[in-house]
Amino acid sequence: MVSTTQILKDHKLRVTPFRIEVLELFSGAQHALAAADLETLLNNPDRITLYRTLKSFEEKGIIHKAIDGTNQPKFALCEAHCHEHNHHDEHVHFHCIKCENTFCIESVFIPEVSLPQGFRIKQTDMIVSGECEQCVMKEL
Amino acid sequence: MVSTTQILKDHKLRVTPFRIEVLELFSGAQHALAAADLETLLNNPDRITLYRTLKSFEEKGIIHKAIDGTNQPKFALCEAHCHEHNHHDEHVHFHCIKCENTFCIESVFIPEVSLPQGFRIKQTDMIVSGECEQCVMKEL
DNA sequence: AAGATAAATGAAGCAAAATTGCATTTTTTT
DNA sequence: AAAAAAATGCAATTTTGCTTCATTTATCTT
Repeated sequence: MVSTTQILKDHKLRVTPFRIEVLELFSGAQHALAAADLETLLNNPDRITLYRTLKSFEEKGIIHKAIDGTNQPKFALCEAHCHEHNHHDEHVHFHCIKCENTFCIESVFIPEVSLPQGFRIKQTDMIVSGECEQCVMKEL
Repeated sequence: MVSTTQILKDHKLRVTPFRIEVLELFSGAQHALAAADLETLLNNPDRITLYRTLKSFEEKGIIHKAIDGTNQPKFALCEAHCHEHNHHDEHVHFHCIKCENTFCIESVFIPEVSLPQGFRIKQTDMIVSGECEQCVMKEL
């Protein structure tokens, strides 16, 4: 298992206590985290530092943004083979309308689509929303 | 051609000058509009009224939200057969990273995906991003 | 192991975006 | 034309995010 410290070094980021803390939260999370979630979990850290941390993690390929239709962008750990400015997170994201959580479905790839001529495609995102397993269970 | 007034009536909304104005902007738009776009186009209307108008239009099935990865949700006219709480906008949205505009690609349907067991799927969104035709042209 | 340097942090202040409650105005219905 | 219901506009507040700058910290070099 790769240590948090090693992950930071591998992505050419300085190892600071704050970054370690943030990264460990991501490692332990079962779902994608919004900036607001992290603020709570970290007990009201300096918000600007948090934003900057998220930004550099994203740029270096440690986390990726999971769009989910809410106005709050969520973040989750990248898969192993992401690098600086070269993400490979071509999986579907699931957004639960009950618990509001967003999950990476790494086993399901986003299908290709062909658009009318003229468009230059760079990236495709897919968000499936509905109810997650836990929430469906609770209803029964 | 259906008049703006008629569209409002059909969706059980009272006909007010403000709503007519907003709806006509949507009819004339070539791409999805963010709340901020509308504020400009309407020359700084009361922002709250605008938000409420968008909300009721969406609820009644006149417009739909086009997620595009920016934090600003965009809105566009629904296709003809949308009704209250019963949208049918299963098309792909395209977000141009140059001009920042978001387009409904009504000719391209979102492919179905199957998720691991346990999820209850309600809706699927697909956002393709890259450069739109106009922006690609400009570069040549 | 200590100092140099480059990067990260935290504080203060600001700007924009969104929400709430309430009083007023307008639309629709009778 | 009046009554009822809905929509609007204002004020105040909250949340979110950005910029600048001084200080602190991690890393690299010797």
